[in-house]
Amino acid sequence: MSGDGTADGGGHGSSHGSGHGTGHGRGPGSGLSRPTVSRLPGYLRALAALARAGTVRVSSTDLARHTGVSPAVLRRDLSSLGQLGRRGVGYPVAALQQAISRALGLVEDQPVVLVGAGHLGSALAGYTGFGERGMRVCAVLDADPGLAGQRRGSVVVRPLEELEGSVAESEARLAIMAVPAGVAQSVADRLVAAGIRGLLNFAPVDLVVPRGVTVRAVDLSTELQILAFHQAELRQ
Amino acid sequence: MSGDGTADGGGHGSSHGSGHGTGHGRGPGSGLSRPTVSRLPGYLRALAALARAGTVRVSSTDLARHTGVSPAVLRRDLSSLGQLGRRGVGYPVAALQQAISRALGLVEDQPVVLVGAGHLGSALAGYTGFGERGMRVCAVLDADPGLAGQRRGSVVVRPLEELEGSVAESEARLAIMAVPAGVAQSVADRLVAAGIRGLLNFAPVDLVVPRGVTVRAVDLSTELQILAFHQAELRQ
DNA sequence: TAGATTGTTAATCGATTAACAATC
DNA sequence: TAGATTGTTAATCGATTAACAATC
Repeated sequence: MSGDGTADGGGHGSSHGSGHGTGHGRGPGSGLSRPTVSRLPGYLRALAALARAGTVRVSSTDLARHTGVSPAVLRRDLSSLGQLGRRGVGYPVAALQQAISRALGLVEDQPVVLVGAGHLGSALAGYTGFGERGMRVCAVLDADPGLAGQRRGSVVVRPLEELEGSVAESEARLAIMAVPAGVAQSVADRLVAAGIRGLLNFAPVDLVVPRGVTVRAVDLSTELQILAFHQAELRQ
Repeated sequence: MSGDGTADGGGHGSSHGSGHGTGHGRGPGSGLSRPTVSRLPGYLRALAALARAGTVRVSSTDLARHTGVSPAVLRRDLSSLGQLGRRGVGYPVAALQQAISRALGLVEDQPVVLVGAGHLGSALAGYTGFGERGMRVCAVLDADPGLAGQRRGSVVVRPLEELEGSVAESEARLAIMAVPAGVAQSVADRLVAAGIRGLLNFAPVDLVVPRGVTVRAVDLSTELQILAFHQAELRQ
């Protein structure tokens, strides 16, 4: 699920969402609207599949089909990144991948700290999709001392006390929280104090963070409830 | 992440999103807008916390603070469910919980089929949040015969061949997919053919489903990429 | 009564859509 | 040239916001 919620503008303290874009407005720096930003990763995913298949050029109609948006939305999104296509021809796949990656600020080997080594944390630590997109889980922390020393993915679980040290030495700016709801806020506070600027939160809690810190929330129950709504609606 | 994407109206075949609301429009049945539906679960969560704390009445300003939306949005959302508050007084917590649950079509003990018993599937099977919200994982299936018979949460893993039978006997209409990208579409096809009408997809693939079936996508890489964008934007 | 708070209206804002001129 | 496809404009649509009358 995608949530969203940026503790940037208006003044409401906490962040909330499920990957969907709540609210309007543009980020301060770039000229990309929030909906556009939320769609770019999907384009990147479809482009990677095309590149693997050896496709070098793609039209907005084709790419739109692969990403579930309309061709008009796709062209508008891409044109906001610059003049990437050629009329009558289409878009070059490789150049498009590069342009989107640059627009998203994806840098090679971005370190990410993961807090929580339970089932969910373990799943996240072993998720290969991060590596393919330039992200690397550089540390896994857990409050349970019994887990310290165990492997998760390619890293070894460390005790929670080493949170600040892990953030400092890796210079990570992004963190993933797969911890129980009860400790989520305090973990978030520590992460932010240590220098983290983006949080992906799986705990069913609305985190309160200072301005300048972005929270995206993934709440599994919320997702299922929205799904249940659509399903119930169809029954009527 | 909340994704969204309903294969209802417009015509673009696949669904895409991450819990965020892409697109506009209202569901066919109720008079609830998509953004409203996506916010209701958050209200329910905040209300549950208030109820646990013994609060019986809450104002839109207070509840808004707990959910990260503006009071105006909250009042508008709630008024679309009916006249639930009293001017000068506020909203009764218990009645609000009931009204939102009813609006979301939450019924007691809604069965959900889970496909995939890896780390992520195990985390989902053990997630207690579902039970608290009237959902129950009634079956866990996995293609790996070695996992059959093992416990996940309170149910026993069954071989993938029993997918159709599991859906039929449980009469489930919702399913969660925690399977590899390569098999996601074929699993989705089988689930839909068996009668599933709502899919929560964790595989990084845009599923193509018939109209009348809702897909919500949770793509962890997408979430992190959006987070990276916000973080990079702040650096400029 | 006076203060508080909802429900709703009107205004603003932003995103999507459709259409098409520009251009390969 | 003729066909195809982008980039962009104008129109439509829907959501948010602010303000306030109704009402407890």
